[in-house]
Amino acid sequence: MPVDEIQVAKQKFMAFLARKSLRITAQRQAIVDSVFGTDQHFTAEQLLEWSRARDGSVSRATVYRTLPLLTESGLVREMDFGKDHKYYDPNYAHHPNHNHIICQDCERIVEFESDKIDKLENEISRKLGFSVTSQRLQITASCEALKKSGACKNRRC
Amino acid sequence: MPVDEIQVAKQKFMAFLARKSLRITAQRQAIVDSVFGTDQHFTAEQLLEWSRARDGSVSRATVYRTLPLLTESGLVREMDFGKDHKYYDPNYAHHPNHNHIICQDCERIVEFESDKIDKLENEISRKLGFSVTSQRLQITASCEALKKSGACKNRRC
DNA sequence: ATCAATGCAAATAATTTGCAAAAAG
DNA sequence: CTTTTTGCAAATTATTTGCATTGAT
Repeated sequence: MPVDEIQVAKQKFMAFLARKSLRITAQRQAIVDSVFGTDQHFTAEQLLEWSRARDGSVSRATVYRTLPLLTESGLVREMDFGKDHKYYDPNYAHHPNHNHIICQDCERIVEFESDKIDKLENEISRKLGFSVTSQRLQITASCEALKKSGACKNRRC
Repeated sequence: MPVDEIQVAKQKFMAFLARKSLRITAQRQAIVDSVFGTDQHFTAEQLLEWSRARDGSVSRATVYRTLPLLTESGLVREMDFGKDHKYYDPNYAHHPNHNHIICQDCERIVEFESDKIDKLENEISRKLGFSVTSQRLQITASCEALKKSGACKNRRC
């Protein structure tokens, strides 16, 4: 993530904390810096590692207590990839409507946005009497284009 | 679910078992009958209850062992609604590409299908070098249409 | 000062698993 | 008969929580 985007995301989270009269601690800063210092999806455990590299005093409990704040702020989203642990996606800060394509073999993940899909979602929802707050679209696919490059660690792509 | 559809879904699962040389036991029948006897999403615990009502010998372990078979067969899908337990959706047997709108207040869930969205997904995926295997689209929304009817158990709709 | 936030270690709870007995093919 | 499946209870593991202490405002 570009340096200025990291700052923007971080500022947004600080503002969120302020709005709720929550405190800005060294541990929360280490965690937030770690979260927005990557554009990769991560697990709670990975976040703990990264945060500890910045501030050795960060505990697992604090990571688990901060994650719900991050998701509540809307800057991060919990992702379910069918594993036994949750993943978190930090890219909602800058791309609030993005979607995912996941290769069923190599598990490579590509993010994309589509106004057309967004519009259809709104249209369909309206017809059904709803108004959209957020959406998540996950496409499972085989990355056949990678067949030749041999980049897919399993069978197909 | 109409009686004939239940039978179709059940037959498909039996065929899946046969294909893998797995055995058709009384417990599996009770579980499968329970799964396709509803069109509601359910939890492992609910499925255990329903299955036990049909056959008192069904154990929790067998339910947990059968669920992966059902998902592997493609007739049932694991759903994540952000709760601490998983939900299962039996409607993929007859509507393999359906999507969900969930009211953020009353948590009412409406299922819908859209060829237009399906097409866009395929088109976009192809451009990115993937070919779609399956997809899941979940829209979180407020069911404003229900405001007047007072059917929404929380605030907004 | 005051009250929120922390680390620690123990608790929770859904799901998984080892094993000996039972049942399917 | 052979191999899979079962129920039971114990194990696993990500996440949560109580509590005494520390730190932000």
